[in-house]
Amino acid sequence: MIRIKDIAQEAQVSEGTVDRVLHNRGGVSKKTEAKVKKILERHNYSINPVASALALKNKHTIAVLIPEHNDTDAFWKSPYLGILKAIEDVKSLGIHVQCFTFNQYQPSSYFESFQVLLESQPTAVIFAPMFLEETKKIVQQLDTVQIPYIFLNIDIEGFNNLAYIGQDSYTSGYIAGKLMHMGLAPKSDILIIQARDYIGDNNAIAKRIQGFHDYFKQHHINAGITPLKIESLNDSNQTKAQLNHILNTMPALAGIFIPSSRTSAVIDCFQESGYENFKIIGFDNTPQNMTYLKQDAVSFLISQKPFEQGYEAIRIMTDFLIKGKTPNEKIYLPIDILIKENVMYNDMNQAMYEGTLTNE
Amino acid sequence: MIRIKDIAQEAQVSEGTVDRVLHNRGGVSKKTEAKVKKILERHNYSINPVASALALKNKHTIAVLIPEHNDTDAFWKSPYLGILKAIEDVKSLGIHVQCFTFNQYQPSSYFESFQVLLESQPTAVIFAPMFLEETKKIVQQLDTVQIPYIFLNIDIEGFNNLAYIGQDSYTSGYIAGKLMHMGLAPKSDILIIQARDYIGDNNAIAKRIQGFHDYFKQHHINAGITPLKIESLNDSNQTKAQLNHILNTMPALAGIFIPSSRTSAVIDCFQESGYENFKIIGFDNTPQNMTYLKQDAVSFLISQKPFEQGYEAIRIMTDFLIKGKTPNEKIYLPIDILIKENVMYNDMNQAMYEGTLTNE
DNA sequence: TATATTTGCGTGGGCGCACACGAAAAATCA
DNA sequence: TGATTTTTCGTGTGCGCCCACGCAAATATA
Repeated sequence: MIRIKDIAQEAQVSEGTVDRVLHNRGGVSKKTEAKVKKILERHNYSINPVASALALKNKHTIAVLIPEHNDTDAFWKSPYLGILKAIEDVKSLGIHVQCFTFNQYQPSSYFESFQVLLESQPTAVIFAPMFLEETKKIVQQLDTVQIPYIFLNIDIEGFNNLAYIGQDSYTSGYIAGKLMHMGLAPKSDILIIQARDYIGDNNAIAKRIQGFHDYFKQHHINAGITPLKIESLNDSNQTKAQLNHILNTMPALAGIFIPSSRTSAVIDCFQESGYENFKIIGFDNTPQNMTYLKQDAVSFLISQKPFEQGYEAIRIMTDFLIKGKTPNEKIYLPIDILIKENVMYNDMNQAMYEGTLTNE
Repeated sequence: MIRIKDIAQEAQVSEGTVDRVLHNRGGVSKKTEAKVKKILERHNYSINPVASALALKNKHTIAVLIPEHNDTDAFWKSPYLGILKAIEDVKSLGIHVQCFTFNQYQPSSYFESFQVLLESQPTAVIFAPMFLEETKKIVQQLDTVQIPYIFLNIDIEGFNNLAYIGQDSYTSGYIAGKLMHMGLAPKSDILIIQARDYIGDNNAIAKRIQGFHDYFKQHHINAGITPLKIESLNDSNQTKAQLNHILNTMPALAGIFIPSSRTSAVIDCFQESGYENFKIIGFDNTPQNMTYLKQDAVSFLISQKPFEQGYEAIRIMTDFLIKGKTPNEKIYLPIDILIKENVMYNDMNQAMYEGTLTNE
């Protein structure tokens, strides 16, 4: 492994000079800078991140802003855990991480939490851009003070974000369409259930639905696909009535597609009317969803590796800060197809990490 | 973050003494050792791995022994790439990695490569225990010189390996059974094709077949499942004849299960007789297999995250060597269900890594 | 030419830990 | 008791990089 010292010797300058050109810190004549740079390139030099981290010691702070989670709305727990794990891995690199959360149903909460975050003067930011208008303001603030930022889980276009880390929502919906069609009797009816609760300007759900429809279109499959918007998952009585009504009017109903992580909450509303005869496809590996999967109530869950999303976000930002590696703009995580039999192996990373947590 | 210096000060001893008790290096009186240990625990001290790595610098060498790969037998390329990526990540931690390969069809090659490996005096070993008898000898050598080792991809019992990293083969076969059954007409015949080539004492294939059968048994599905052993994939003429014969005698044949990574090689032999009308399920995401998947020739591939297997093996061994973290005995990676539509996102990690390789 | 200012660059200390060396203290022996 | 061995422990150097300090050379000003 080649060191600054070696470069300096070869260029006949001091280590300090090499260091200056490495960090573009100025104070070097163009001649020597060119000379050093050439040698640097020829040896394909890269700074030893360990030594660098040791010397820097807590110069970087990454701030994270994601929705809060709770037992009934568990999706964001996984990215959070992924972030926690990554923190352990990078803290010895002198990277400090601070987490902030917001209420994903309140744009104001999103914006205000961000203001608090900004006051902590972070070196870089990772966040879930849940609301469009507020995000515009936020991004402007970040751009003016030149803080780099990564979008997590929600992909919106037209900003200077370093990267997006998450899933290709359209294709995941397309795959849901394929899985739904597989083995379904011809001329079956299909219901797409969408709760109004889950809004923000999170366009992922719309993209999934689009992909779902497109699968049937592109394969010229004649299926009666009916979208159903229910008002609120919290007002389950109203929802139950709504569902019962639908079920009565659709005798050929065979498949139900629920393109949100709150799949289990929707199914809960079916308790009385029953759901055993339907093929249900949902999204995300929350504990409740996995329970339904294991009970064969749900046939497939499509997961977006939420734990890895959180973990990778921190790692990628760390690589950017320390090694100066610019990541790909779009970092798509795998589209996991979960069934009863493979779900237990799906999130080993998260499970192992949670295991170490309880041990302490 | 608390440092050795702080501990030393509080215990009224020198840093050297604290260092000695941290590493059980002896030469410390019981009194002071107890005193230091107590303070260590009270502060929940853990060594700063960065500083440690910097100071140690290349004290550890991990040796890896895996089968060689080539264009037609590509499976082991992925673990190899995963290992290469991990090398980049850990080299700055002062961990040196050396790779050795062997011919997976020759037990002697396996054993001899290992002897060369041993001569390099590694601190730890990661290998694929392909042949049982040779492995017994190898493991004995390792045990006597107290070198820790991890089994990669192949799980055999009764040894003191630190861990096994790979897939639950039985369940992956079981899942193949479920996927095969899904949407298949009742009373269809199913063929399981197994090539003799791929042997070693790799029991993974047998376990997959067992799981496959068990799915049908446990669900009381009446299917005519016929095992077919073909002699050699390299002698394709003989194989083709063999296949043609089978196809003629099985008019109700609808599904083909190929429980090895050489799925594509088997399908190649079908060229004349055709395979479009069969539902084919194979294993592993080799380039050739993925090509068939994208062409709809294969309906499902089950993948075992080979890239991650290699990557994790190095990471886990590194954690063990540097931080003293003892891993779980069995580290099962996810059982990935690949279809035409999600395969492109499946191995982003490997793709991203290969991207960085070609850039250089 | 003498003085002031800028620019370019070398030097040294420090980040936290590992480990060799040797000194002081304690224990053993003659 | 004095000499010798053993045990116990403090000190110092280095790992590779970062960065503040300050000197020398180059340039500008009087």
